[in-house]
Amino acid sequence: MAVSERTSKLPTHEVVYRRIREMVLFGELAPGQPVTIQGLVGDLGAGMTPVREAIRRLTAEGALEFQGNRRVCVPVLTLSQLDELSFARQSIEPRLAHLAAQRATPEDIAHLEAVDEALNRAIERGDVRGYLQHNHRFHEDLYALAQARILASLAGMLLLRVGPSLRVVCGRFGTYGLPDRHRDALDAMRAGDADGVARAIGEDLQQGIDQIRQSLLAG
Amino acid sequence: MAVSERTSKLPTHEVVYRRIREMVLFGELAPGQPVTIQGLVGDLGAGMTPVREAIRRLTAEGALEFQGNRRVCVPVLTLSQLDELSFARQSIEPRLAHLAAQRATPEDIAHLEAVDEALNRAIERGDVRGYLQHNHRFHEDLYALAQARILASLAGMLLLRVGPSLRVVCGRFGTYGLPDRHRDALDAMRAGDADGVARAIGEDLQQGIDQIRQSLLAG
DNA sequence: CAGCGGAATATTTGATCATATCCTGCCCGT
DNA sequence: ACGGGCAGGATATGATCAAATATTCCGCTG
Repeated sequence: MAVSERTSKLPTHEVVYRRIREMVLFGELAPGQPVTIQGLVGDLGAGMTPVREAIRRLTAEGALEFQGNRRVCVPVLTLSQLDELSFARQSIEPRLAHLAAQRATPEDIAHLEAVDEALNRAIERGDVRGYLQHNHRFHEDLYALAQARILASLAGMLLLRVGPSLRVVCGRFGTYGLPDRHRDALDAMRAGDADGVARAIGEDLQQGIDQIRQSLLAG
Repeated sequence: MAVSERTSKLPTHEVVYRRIREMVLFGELAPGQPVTIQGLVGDLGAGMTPVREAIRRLTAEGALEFQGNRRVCVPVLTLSQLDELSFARQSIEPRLAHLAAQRATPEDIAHLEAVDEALNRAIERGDVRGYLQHNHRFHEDLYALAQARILASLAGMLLLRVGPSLRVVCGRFGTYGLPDRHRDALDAMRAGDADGVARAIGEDLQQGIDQIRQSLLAG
């Protein structure tokens, strides 16, 4: 019991890690919010050790941040950090998309289209959480096709760093139209146009970054 | 005692982390070598909890790798992973070098020149460990000047992933002439030529990558 | 007499450890 | 070759210690 779904053989620290990761990614933890070990121990019903390990891992990935005095919180992005993230994502993710496009089978594409479908429905429904989940899923699954574990893990870390801010943006502006470059990417993918896929993904993530930038500037 | 230098206020898990990190970086742990918690507990004289946390952190950074069945080892690079690393480093590090060049003061440059001096002496001495240490130091200190924490942390992770293999290469071929693009970088830096610095660093790390590739191909 | 500053204390949270439990892989007997 | 024990090592817990923050209380000043 506790830690709810103990999905059989997964170790506790892994379960806890994923749980907290989702909390960061989908906005259950807001930027700036302090994260205490004992709080999580209480909320997740796990022991200290697994929680500790999960936090260390997430800290290494940049999803959480050491606040000097051995306290941990969700990082707040500055404009210059956003520039760094923009540069890094533009460097890595289009390449991953390119590789993925070269390897994608029709079934893979169909799967991604299904995810994108669900994403659009979430937007229409005004379901922020669903939007974030499916958007993340889309990129994650796309990059998984590239069979480039190192680059994919880098992309995952970058996603993790934008997550909380994206959530804030959506909370502020709702899920209104991101024109959805995913469609462009999928069309290019079907056409075997890897460069086009890379370009579409680049534009897609640029939109996200720009929205966050707007939000930061508006303060 | 134990954990040797307990540099006063640093928590044990931090000390342990740095220690293991160095072991990975400078070849005390070879690629493929299994890493056991209890082994490290014995070697470093620390408790299990700090060691566990350090390992989780290093695993997240790609310095160590889960071997499925809850065993951990130093990762062995494949050719395709080396390509990923090459791409990622070429994307990130020249940019960091460029930023660093724009911000560097004469004192900063002097410091880097001193490190490069020490590096060259280590090469002449045939001191592999010293070479690796100063080379790492050079890049680390250079990137620190860029004041771009996120990009620098990415670069650090990439460095960690090449570390063990670089060590193997040096062990095999000795410290014979890497023509030292550092000199070029430093000259460009003094001249205020940020693009030149970026180019030199790009060539520098490409040389390292190529050497590892040679080594992998030679088997 | 009211408000303020600061020292001492209380409480909250993090760090570490020793220990108990559980897996995994290996070795042996059949 | 198959299956069951055995040993080594990983995981997880709770207790204990230490540190940092919040709180309280007292004496002082305006």
